[in-house]
Amino acid sequence: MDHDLPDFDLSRFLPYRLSVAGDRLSAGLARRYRAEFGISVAEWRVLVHVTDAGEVSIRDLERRVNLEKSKASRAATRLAQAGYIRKAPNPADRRLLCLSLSEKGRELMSRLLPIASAYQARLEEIIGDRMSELEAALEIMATSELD
Amino acid sequence: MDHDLPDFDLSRFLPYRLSVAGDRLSAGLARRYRAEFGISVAEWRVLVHVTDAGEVSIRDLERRVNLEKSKASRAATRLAQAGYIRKAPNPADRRLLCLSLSEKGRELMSRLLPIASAYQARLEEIIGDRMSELEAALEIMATSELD
DNA sequence: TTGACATCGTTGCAATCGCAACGAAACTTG
DNA sequence: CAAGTTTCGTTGCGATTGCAACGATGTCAA
Repeated sequence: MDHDLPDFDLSRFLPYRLSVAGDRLSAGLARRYRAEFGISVAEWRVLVHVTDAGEVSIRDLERRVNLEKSKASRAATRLAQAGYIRKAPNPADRRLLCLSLSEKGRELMSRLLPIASAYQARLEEIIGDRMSELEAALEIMATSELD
Repeated sequence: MDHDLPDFDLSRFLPYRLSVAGDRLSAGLARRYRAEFGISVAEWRVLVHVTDAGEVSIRDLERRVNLEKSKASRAATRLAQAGYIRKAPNPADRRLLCLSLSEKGRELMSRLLPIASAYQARLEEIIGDRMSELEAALEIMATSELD
């Protein structure tokens, strides 16, 4: 061989570590939500945002909960079909959708939210006093210019 | 409505935050690797592990770099087809593959690795002294029992 | 007002995904 | 050694993905 390659440790590479940890954190909850309620991660995000924002468009979902618009659209369609949300045109701007939580959706969320909160609490407990630094780092990574 | 739902802030929910930050961190590098070298994230992981482990099986990839085996298999097939790795049966156990870096692969890595290292350095710079706590938290999340 | 342009949500499509099933090879047990 | 079991990598398949294209609607300037 003509020359050695530089050392590189994948296990310390941040994009990799975040991906592994993120997949792992999502997997537990996702499995449970899927098994018990038939809800995917995308659908969960739609539900959460509709729950606390009230009336929501596809564009809102794209911007606020990081869902690519076709993904948001399909998740919303499934949720509407399952009766968890209502889907109406926004009368003030008929390009926009107006998604809102149905009564059935409210019932669902009253079961989903405590599970998520408990999961979060468990994570915070495990992470302990590193939490504030972790949050700061996540905030930076989610917002800094990277290129 | 018969009762209020508990408050829940998705923007503070760790599985969500990790997913957003992870996607974002991967996206920059992935775009560049794809555009300049035609390499996907899965292929990049295979290359890294083959580069520093030498001879590698699909099972190794699954366990060491978190690639589901069919994904690892297809990534390895593409890399072999492109001439970046060799793919031979392991003579000591013919169920196993023996993947190794080709000369062409070595050349590729001599260009890929510095880019990744620079990216990591940039991230460490941005994150500053929160880095050690971040690493500790990631380690915990990647290994703790969650259920 | 009209025509050019921008925005929004949906959908077609090819690529990718993950899971299960499978054949081949290697162990295990009797 | 034979039969049953486990491990490994591949592949078939239905589901999901992201992107681009599109129709519908809204905005803006001439």
